[in-house]
Amino acid sequence: MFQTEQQTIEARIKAFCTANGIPLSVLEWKPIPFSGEWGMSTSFFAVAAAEARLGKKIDVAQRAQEIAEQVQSQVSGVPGLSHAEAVKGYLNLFFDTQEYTRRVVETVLDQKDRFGSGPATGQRVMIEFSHPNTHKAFHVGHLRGTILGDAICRILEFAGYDVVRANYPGDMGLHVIKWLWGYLKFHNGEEPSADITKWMGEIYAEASKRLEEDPDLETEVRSVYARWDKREPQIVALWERTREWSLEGFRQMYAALDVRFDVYYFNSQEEKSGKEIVEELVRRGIATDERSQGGAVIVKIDEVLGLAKEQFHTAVVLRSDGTALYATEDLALALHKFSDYPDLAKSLYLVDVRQSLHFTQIFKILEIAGHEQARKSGHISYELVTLPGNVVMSSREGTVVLLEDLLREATTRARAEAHKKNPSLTEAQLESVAKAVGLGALKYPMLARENTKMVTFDWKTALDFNGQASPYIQYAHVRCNSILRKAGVDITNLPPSAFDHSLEPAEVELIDWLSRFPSEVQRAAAEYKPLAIANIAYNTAKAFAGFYDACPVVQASPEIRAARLRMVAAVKQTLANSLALLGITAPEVM
RNA sequence: GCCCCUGUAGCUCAACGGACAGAGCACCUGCCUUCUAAGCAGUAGGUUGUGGGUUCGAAUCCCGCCAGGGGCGCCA
Repeated sequence: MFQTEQQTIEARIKAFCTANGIPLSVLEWKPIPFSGEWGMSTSFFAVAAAEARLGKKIDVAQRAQEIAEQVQSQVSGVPGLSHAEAVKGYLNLFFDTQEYTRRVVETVLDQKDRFGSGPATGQRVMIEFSHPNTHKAFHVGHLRGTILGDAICRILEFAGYDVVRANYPGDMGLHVIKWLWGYLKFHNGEEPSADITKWMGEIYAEASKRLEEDPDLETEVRSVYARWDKREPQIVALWERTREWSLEGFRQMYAALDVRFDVYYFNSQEEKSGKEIVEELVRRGIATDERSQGGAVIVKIDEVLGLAKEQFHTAVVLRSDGTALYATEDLALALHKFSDYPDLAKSLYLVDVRQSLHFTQIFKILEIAGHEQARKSGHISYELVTLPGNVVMSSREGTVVLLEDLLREATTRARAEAHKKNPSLTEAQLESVAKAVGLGALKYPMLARENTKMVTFDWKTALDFNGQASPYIQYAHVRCNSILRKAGVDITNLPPSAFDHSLEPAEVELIDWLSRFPSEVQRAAAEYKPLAIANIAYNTAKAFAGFYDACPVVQASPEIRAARLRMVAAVKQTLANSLALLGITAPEVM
């Protein structure tokens, strides 16, 4: 926001250093740690260290301070800056408070829901995420990938990318065969209940349990697989019908979560071309067909690459009985995506960390085979959601917290809380607040965490609406709205404010967080890291809470009131924008 | 045996190689005739697992070690 001033200053500093033989290379600017007012700062440690390396006998810290002091005199009188100071080797340039505040607030109010967005990059990126398995339950473990993927898409779009949201349900595999067997044997003819996914999941869990109790039943399951492999019409029809049940359940779930997809791929549809790729790999000597010796079709990647140390290990790309497995289908899908979208700059897969090796193998095999698309493909991994005691959620073992249950619990809880806190809410308002707050409370903990860190799910934390959580941020947004409503003025009719009252520290800190939002969006996009947004959203809300407490708005004197109203409107907008990037609704009341 | 991730306050987690390592929860003390207390202010809590190295400067980068988790030819 002070690019022009920054350039002026850089030019002056560089000129000074050149004239005085100081070997300055690059200047890096960073925000000054908050100290009641703010600005940007740079340091001279690197220059001083460079001098020391040239043979001068100097104390680096001392010399840095010396340079900072000399440079300080060069930067006075730049419009927009109030003063400069040299301290501990840093040169701190303080912005003219009024001017800076005005620029930040007016920028936000001018750009509205685009504040923080980046210019169009012209690049198209595909993110594949969620990939639920049909015929299975959808539990909290799946929620992280879904929520994370959705947020990453929102962030990338906002940052200027053209995003393709892809889903890849696992609609065929051993789990489906097992389900079909269980259905035919124990539930034949039954129709799904209202909670489709839950009902499907129960049948799957039952089938797993029966198989465990009586392993002899495996032969029956295998025969179902054989019937599928022969495409026996009866089995295919049953599969199609039950698969559709699951997909309908998923559609309902995604609607409830406010997550959407642009394109669906299904592993059942990649089977054929996957097998063709494998055949080609065998023909070209990349894959080894060990089926004649009772083995599978494999790619000894390390050997093919001539690596002495094992790194990529060996990948199985086709079962010994010739049926496809996920690796077979993933080889095909990776290419399929590029034939659908030839201009993809990147094709990313958001899949949990246990699949890391799998994806490095897939991409490496395609690369060996000469498919350049592989270089544009990548895996974004994230850690699992576990239950207390490090218990991994498993549909098979029934150690799951179902999404349906969690959603219901969270909204019920949020509704009760909202009614208690604000009895004046109408039924319709209660309904939407419950949805916004309940859903936000679920999403935020999944996003406010490093992707590589495990999330331990427990009900107490999940339903705790206080502190660093989504409701706190939503509440800040509501309070902004409340002030604007109470003031009874249309903010768009207020002229830009001069902000020439002496700003309170709380106001300065608040403005500071607003100004950082655009760069955090870029960082979050570059690192696929919604955490950056979750953090700044919280920090902005926290700064606002401090402001709310320290700075009256509605009852302030006319000039201050007008200025603060615009500030509050800017905060409200920024909070709404950041929550939107997390896929969380910003309510007007709660 | 090979590879990946994690280790920061009692607990859960933050911290683009920079200034004094910060929040929340829990605990304790205050604050609702004032814009919604889902809030605010304050107290307390640290050898950033450990030993080296690089650097003017390391929680952050490199190497070793310890601890926990995960992945390594026909599950997805």
